[in-house]
Amino acid sequence: MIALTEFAAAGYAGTSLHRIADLAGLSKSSVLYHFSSKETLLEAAIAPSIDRMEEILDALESRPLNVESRTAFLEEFVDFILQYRREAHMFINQGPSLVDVPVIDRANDLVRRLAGYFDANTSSVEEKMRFGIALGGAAYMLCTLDTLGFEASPIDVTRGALVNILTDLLVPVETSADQANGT
Amino acid sequence: MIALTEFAAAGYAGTSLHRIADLAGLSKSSVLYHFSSKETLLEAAIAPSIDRMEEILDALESRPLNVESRTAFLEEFVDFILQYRREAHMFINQGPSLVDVPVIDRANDLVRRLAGYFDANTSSVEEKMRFGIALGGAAYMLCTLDTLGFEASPIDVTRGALVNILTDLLVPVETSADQANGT
DNA sequence: ACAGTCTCTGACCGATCGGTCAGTTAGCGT
DNA sequence: ACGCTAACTGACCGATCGGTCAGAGACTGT
Repeated sequence: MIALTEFAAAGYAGTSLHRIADLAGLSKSSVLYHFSSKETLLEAAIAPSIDRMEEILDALESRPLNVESRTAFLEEFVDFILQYRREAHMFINQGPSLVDVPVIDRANDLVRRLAGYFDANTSSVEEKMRFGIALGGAAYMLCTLDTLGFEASPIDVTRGALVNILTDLLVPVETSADQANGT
Repeated sequence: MIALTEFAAAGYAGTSLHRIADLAGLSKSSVLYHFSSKETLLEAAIAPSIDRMEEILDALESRPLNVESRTAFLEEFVDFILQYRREAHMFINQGPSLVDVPVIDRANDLVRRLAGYFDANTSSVEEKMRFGIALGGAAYMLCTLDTLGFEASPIDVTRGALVNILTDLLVPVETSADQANGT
């Protein structure tokens, strides 16, 4: 969807229906014929990604708390961002400002649910922040890959690197610190 | 500045002068008396943070490439985000959409300069992405600390945790992998 | 040939946007 | 008491916003 790219790039408030119509090669009226309002357009654009995110969260919460579960979530999350990078970009940094839009409220609820899960299952402040940095950073990274200079890597290389980094951050593998801890 | 908080929360395009004036307890005309335009207001709000970021980048580029230098940059960066979290939030995820605003162009140049530095001084894709995730994630984390559930930690604890995490991500300490590499 | 439907459009609407301007108020030096 | 200036305001402006509406084409089944 063309509108989605603009919403993610220029912001929902900063994107006019006129501009969306121009980019689509249609008139504004025509856009409003297919989507009864700007809000409906937003909803159609990001609803699938929210559905998918909900699935991932459901799966996460229904799994036991172990390394395999965390790794599985992590890979699902990376694939999610790879597939829905613009949508993720949208409700990560426009979500808080678009309250009262039903579909955005759903997204915000999911973000809070994810944060709550990590809040409940971590003890130290640093551990909580690791989640924030990992998930927020991964999303930021992918959404701005095109904007920044370095890019043009095969998607599987990107995916592999992402999984590696997030695993380092979130999965208690046998790092030297953990080994010292005797974990 | 009151306007800054709104710009960061609701976006530049999504914040009207009327709303800023209301929050400030003034009339819109009065706001435009102090700042000749909305753009001037934005400039006044974020210019100091851009100046500071420029200092940090200058220092980074003038230092040799070693662990001490990288650690120093990292601490400066963390302190920067801690001090200018709303500003950082602004030009991190509104910067690309606000081109042709001079002060934002400066900020975008700095982001590109930072990305270019890491692009030039890293080899693997994963290494580049570590920078993106670390810096973007740290900025995201701090800017949304209030929005998410977990917070209310003393600032020095937050700072310490941030420095730890970014060090893990960016500074080539003696991890098991590096030891295996014989680095 | 006709009616129906789907897609699309320009003209138009009220609301709100950023910004201008004439004028009011309060404080200060003289 | 006076004039000067800084701070502030409401009324107003053109532009643009999201959204409505009557109608124009194109295509279908009959």
